[in-house]
Amino acid sequence: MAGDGTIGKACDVLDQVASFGRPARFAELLDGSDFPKATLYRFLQSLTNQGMLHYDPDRQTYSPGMRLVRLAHAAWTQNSLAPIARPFLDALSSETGETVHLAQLDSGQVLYVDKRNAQRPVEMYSEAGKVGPAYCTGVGKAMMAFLEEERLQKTISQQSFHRFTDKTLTSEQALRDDLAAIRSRGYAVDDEEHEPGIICIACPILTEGGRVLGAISVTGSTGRMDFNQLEAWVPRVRRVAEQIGTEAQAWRFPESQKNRMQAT
Amino acid sequence: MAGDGTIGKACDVLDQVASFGRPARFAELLDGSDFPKATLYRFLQSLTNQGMLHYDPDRQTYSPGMRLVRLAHAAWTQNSLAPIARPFLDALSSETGETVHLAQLDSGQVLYVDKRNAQRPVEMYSEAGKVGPAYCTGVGKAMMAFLEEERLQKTISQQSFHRFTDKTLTSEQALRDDLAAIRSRGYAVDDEEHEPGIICIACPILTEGGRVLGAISVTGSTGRMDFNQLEAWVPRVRRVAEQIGTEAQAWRFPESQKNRMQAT
DNA sequence: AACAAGGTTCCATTATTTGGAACTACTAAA
DNA sequence: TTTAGTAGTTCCAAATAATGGAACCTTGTT
Repeated sequence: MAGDGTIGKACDVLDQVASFGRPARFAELLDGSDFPKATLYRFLQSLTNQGMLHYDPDRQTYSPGMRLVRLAHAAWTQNSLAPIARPFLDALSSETGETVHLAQLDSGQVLYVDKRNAQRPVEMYSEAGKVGPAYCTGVGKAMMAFLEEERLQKTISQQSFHRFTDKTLTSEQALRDDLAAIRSRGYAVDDEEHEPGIICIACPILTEGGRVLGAISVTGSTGRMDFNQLEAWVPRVRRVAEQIGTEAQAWRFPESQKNRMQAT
Repeated sequence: MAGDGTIGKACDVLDQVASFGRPARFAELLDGSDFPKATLYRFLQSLTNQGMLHYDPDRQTYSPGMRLVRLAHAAWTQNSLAPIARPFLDALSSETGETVHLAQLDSGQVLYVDKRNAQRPVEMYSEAGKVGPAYCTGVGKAMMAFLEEERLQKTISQQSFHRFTDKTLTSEQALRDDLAAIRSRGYAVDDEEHEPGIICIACPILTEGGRVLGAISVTGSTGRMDFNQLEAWVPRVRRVAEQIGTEAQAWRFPESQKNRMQAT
């Protein structure tokens, strides 16, 4: 897919292993890969050596390695909006009583970095890191609407436009029209475009300069509420998005607190 | 450090950026790196292109990228013991009322993959992914004690033997003696070796074949309890460790549930 | 305007990756 | 026990990508 020399290829292999959804054998990876046998083999070796992959000698399978978890922890704390947004999400969740999502854009997809589930206690890791489509989710469209044209172009080209429901927008034009509406309105709606019965409103999180950092959404179900009820939350959500954006901006160089570890 | 060609070097760069603890500028990374300017520059470019790093154009800083979070999610669900261990940790936590850790070994360090904090509600992502020393923690020693000699050798060579407290084991010999005791006893203890006032007991999680998968620990503080009280939990912890090991073994090839995403 | 520091690009040299093919290890059938 | 087949691993000359010194921008400072 991408072509950053060896690094790009290695990342492709990582993705392939990860997307398998379960530990995969060499042969399984081989067909599904464009690389020749020996090449793929050496990549798997190197990545395993590095801990980016894990090799189970009993079952002879490869799976994503724990080094990724360690690195992701750093990404999470340093780079995502999650640490900043956490208190805001807590507040928004308890005020609305609805499900709240915090997402960022990653390779044209929506990456959920945090979530508050109205019903159950927080179940973080199982949600953080999950991905979803951008063209048919509130958060996805909210972010796309405020991308500069070049990045938007690229992002749109990465959409599958798969029809999840009969309300899903399935053409670039339909999407672009909606994005224009979102821009003027300041928030996005998902009207059962991804899942029947699920509606949501979402606001982008922007820097002062207008760069897209992420988005937050409040989700409801058509069974319990209609759009009017949900849209009543828009001003609140927008304000929270702005606050998060401002704080993210301000949070320039916090104390260099190198990885301490208290636990035993 | 390691030398798997380009991949190894790229991973080193990733680690370097991650260990910075905050978004880092090019120059900062440059001195702290063995790579020449142009080389480091190209690595950062490629990794950024791939989403393994994130470049903030406003501040001109690099930080770990969100692609890592996505990959880590796969690692977490497919490879770690956490999904299997979750219910057991819940049970152990509520029974003991103490802090419970689940850890795995990663590059000679203890990687905490899950945690139950007695006091507060679960706060997952902020704990998962953190690392700690192996030679002076219960979980670390429990795992090391059951490694085969070759891996143990390598792991020991990766220990810093920094003296955290006056009870810290600071020599290979002292550690090896303790590991022998752990092997015969079946569980490890941390007697304020990492932090004053913090004690813990830990059991390894092994496959039937005796391969080390991870470890679990129950932690207490000298203020509230002594070792006798803590060691009363050993049989329970050991049984849980065995159960997790057995389930992990059995969990060969679960339904290939490719990344679905329900959320909106 | 001159300078400095941080960042980026160039390109001939050097070192690494590449991948077809040969080889080994295991498993199933004859 | 032999044979055939499949999965995994190693080899090495050719092809390709990484390297890094030096020149070159760009931005902010005296």
